[in-house]
Amino acid sequence: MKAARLHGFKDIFHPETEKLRLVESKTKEVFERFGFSEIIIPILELSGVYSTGLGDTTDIVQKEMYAFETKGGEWVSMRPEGTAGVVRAFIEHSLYRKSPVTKLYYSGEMFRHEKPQEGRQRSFNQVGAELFGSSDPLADSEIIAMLWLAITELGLSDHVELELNSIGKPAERERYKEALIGFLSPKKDSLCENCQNRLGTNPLRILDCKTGTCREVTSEIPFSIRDYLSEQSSEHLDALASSLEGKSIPYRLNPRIVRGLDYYTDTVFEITTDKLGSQNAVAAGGRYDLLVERMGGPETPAVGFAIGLERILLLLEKTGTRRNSPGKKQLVCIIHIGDEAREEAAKIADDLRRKGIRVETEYENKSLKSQMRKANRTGAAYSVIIGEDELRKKVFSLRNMRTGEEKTFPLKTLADLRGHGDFRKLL
RNA sequence: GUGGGUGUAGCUCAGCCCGGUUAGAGCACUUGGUUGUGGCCCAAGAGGUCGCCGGUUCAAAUCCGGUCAUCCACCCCA
Repeated sequence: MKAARLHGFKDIFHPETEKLRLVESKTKEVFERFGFSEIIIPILELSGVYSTGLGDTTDIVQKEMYAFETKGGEWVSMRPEGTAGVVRAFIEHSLYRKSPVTKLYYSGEMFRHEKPQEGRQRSFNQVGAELFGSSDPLADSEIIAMLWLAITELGLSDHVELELNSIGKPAERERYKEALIGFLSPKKDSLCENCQNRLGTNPLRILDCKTGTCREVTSEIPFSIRDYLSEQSSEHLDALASSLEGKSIPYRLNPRIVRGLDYYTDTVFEITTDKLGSQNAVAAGGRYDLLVERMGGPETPAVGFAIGLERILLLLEKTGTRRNSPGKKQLVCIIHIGDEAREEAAKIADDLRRKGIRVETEYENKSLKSQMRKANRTGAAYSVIIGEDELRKKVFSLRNMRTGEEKTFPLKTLADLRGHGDFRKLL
């Protein structure tokens, strides 16, 4: 067997791991400020959770799920997104009985069997939030404000755009779809091949097409979704928009925004960027007032979103946005010469680590020169040098790697140290 | 599922068009440059089934076919 990972999956190493965790913890910290608390849900669910949740005609369910039959004969799927699982948990644990509003966030790996390309892997990380129990536009507004704050604190607000739309309720959407079909069918020949198919399957998607001729055709459509929204949906959107204005959150109404999942109603939004090629959404979400009921719970309005962590990372990279990471603790290298000193170094290293100091030491007998090189390379702030001479006199040499200054102290000085800061006092 | 690009050292790549001695560079790694002192410099060393299989040829990293992998784009989505 050859050691090889699955196509579309990635191993992530330092320092990317740190960057990923940093973005993750930053967003979580923002969510906490809004009163959200974390939920951890399984990566594996019964396939039905996703097929009824997301809609079994969606691309994700139809061709992108990692689904298989267990030994117990159940059909299960690895989660392709987070919302359906959170809703399942919300219903299963009757969270709607515990308080009128429930605010949850989650993070973790999602799996979709798509063809990989830039900004799109088969496994990727999302951080998402869901708010259950309010249909008020202020709930939408708060969810968006939370997302926008997270984006802002990541330093990305100048590089992205918040796009907003309403896709109304299913009945309104149906009428709009029919109108679209009615308008586009006569012009079918000027649409690209894909869009000709979409006329039958998902006409809303045609609005999203990037093909030049399709754009021309769709730009002539004399009506938009807004003309088909009920008064209620329309007012909801207006109220949301004015609330965002009140919070000085910049948004752009884009009547062409469409979502790939069936569960959305009314509000939909995306955080988009022009810097990631065609994978232009770094976060997206919307309202899904019908989903809880559809999955067997009581009628419960809800709104939420998910952020694609890898795309955020790509965007941070491309825009050169530096996040000040907490940084690692300063490193101390313990350098030894001779077997006795080597044993002593191991003991000292252990002792210092118990005090919270970050320590490296060589396992084998290597030359002083090579150990110094390694200390330099790994960015050590200090080197503790213990050779035969030092051991005999029960002392050690401490070298400040930045200044090159070096002094000798009794060995017991190390035992008395209380933390890394104490090194600075010595040298 | 459809189209295009690329597979040579741990990493980034040169060599391929115009087949021909032991397949190269930079970075990284190891060891040295008088006995125990890093960064710079210098030297030496280690490291490669040239993705894989087949064909053409006296001879293939190089030409041809297939295959696999990977990247990009479409599609879809975060």
